[in-house]
Amino acid sequence: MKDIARRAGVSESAVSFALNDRPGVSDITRDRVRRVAEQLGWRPSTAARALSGEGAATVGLVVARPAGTLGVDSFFLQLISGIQEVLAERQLGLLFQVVEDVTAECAVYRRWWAEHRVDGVLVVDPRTDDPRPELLAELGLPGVVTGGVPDPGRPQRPGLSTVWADDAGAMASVVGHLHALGHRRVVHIAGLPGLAHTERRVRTLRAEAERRGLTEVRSVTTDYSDAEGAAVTRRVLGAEAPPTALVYDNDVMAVAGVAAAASLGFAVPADVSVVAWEDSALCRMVHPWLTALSRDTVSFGRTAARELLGLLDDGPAGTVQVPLPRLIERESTAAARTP
Amino acid sequence: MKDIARRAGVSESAVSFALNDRPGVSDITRDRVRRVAEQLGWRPSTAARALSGEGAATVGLVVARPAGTLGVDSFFLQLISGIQEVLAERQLGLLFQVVEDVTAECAVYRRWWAEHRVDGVLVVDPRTDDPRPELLAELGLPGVVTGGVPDPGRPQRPGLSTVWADDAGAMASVVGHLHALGHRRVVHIAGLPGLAHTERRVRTLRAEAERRGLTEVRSVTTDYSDAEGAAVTRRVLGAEAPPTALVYDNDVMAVAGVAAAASLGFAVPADVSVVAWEDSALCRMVHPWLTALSRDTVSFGRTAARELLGLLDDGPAGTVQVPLPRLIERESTAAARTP
DNA sequence: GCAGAAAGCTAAAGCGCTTTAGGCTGAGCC
DNA sequence: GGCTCAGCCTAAAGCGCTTTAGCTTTCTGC
Repeated sequence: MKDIARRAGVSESAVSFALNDRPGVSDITRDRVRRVAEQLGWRPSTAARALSGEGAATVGLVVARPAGTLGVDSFFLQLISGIQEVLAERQLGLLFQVVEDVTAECAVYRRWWAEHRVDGVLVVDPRTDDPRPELLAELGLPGVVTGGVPDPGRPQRPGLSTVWADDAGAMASVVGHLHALGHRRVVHIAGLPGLAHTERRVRTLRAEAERRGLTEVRSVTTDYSDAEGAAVTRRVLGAEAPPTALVYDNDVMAVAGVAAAASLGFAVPADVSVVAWEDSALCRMVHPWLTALSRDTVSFGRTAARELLGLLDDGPAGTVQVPLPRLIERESTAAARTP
Repeated sequence: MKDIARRAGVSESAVSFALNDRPGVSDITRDRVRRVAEQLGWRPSTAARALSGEGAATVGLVVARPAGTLGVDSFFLQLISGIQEVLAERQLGLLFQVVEDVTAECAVYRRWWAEHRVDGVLVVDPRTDDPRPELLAELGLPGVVTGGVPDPGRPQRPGLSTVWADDAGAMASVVGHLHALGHRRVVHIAGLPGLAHTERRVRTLRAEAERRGLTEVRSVTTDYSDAEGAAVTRRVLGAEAPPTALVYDNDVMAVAGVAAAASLGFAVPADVSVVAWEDSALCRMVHPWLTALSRDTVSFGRTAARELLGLLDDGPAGTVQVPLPRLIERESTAAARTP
């Protein structure tokens, strides 16, 4: 900047004003400064900017999942793609970290904030009894919780937005679909038990079942892995009165489940119907093609990022809902076999 | 730091010396300062550190893949997991960005370096005629190219290390396996044409085929997607004298290929053998289980990160090779049907 | 014609840290 | 005793930017 100032024949402050579109310099000077800056290939040093109170121009994302569980579904990379798209518009960086558990995640937030590394964070995989919103509030670190369930009991925290999908509505549509096909015995192979949306799906399933008078409907939680998906499938299909429909909380388990079912002699959908929560290429790679709940994860990421940007601009914290996932009916669901 | 200095009754410089393990303070003072710092929950501001010439304590990773192609395989998240593990030891951050193409990637490197945002970068997906090593050298930005092929013709660039896997050796082992099973007509469904390892696999395949006198062996490039994998599979199996073995450059295409083959009435492995390059849960989710080349991607990431750390410590640039992928023989390869 | 406002600019401080030059003290040596 | 020298410490500059206060010049309105 000193160079620019010298070459343009003005003071450093004038350069700063000119390049940041702040009043205090004439248009002529502004143009001149801009040209010189361009010519010199100048770029502001984020460090210096951050130091003089401008923020770090970076948002953080930390993912807490046990090591093995990460790579299996395409959810995160899709989400990140969406986030990036929005951040790129403002040349904001994304600081990314993978940790083992929520405790470590909290430590990372603390550190990042203390080190002035980020201006805000995106919180994923909200949990029941989640310590993170509390922590962010305490620190004063702006954040967007994505995928959570807004709690009408709790007042909106300032600086903490929520982006959520209506898992309850989606589950209702799945149950509706299966019920209409005549299924009465349904098992829901859910994801990690601590996650808020797992909880919500489980609760909704139970409520919907009761509403319809279905007594043989239940959920089993897993770690989202293909291994557990297959294991649980074998277990429930091996029982006395096996379910006629299975709802899996992700695509990977659904695919593994279909294979497991086949190995026990259960044909899909003739003997058992299968629904995958989360659509992906996988669902069209197996036979039969899987009926799946499809949502636009990339745009989910975009929405979350946009919400965070709003917060960083001192906008109000809010709660935004993304579109209800659509149930794509393919070949893996059919009328229940009449006993 | 000012607070610490005051409370410990020393100057700010003494605090700096004490906390950075630099000589110039007595052990007693050092301890006292440390205790005060701890008590105050002090953390150095990365911005200030960076500004006074210490580097940004951050490394960059940019992935250039067309939007859709990203989420399909688990490669990147695994790689990132490994990278993180090593970076975490030193509390280095990972700045992550997804872009459309290599041109955009280069722009990001330029910007990051100009803005002093990163101390070094990890370059993935090396290409034939790759502009990136040149750019890094020009900028003086330390980097590690992962997955490349070391070019003995070119001298080692200072500040640019290479971590590579022996794709040629792996391809040789695949061809050996198939040849031993009596396969004479093989099609290799490769990945993106511009990538260095694609090129290398294609060339090695041809060389190995020639060496063994196989004339009906060839490669077809794709975009790694399940869709193209299936399409190519249908095309080659529909030809006059269809191949008896297919080698896929990733797991996703292999799985899609098996499904496509089945839909044409080809049984695996009775009519056609299948090998997947890259093992994953997917390969054990389909029937038959896929014979696959397995490598430890997480440790690949670790190695790359470690190499970059070495570079940041002013260590010498080097070329390190990771272990040869192992061929895991499962159910999808068998003796070629004798015509 | 003159007070006062507005515009355009500069000087200087400050962000939180590192680092260099230098000051003071006491020990060791002739 | 006076010398040096090491050890411990401080003062101050500097990293690259923003921002506030203040200064000069020109414009405006009566």
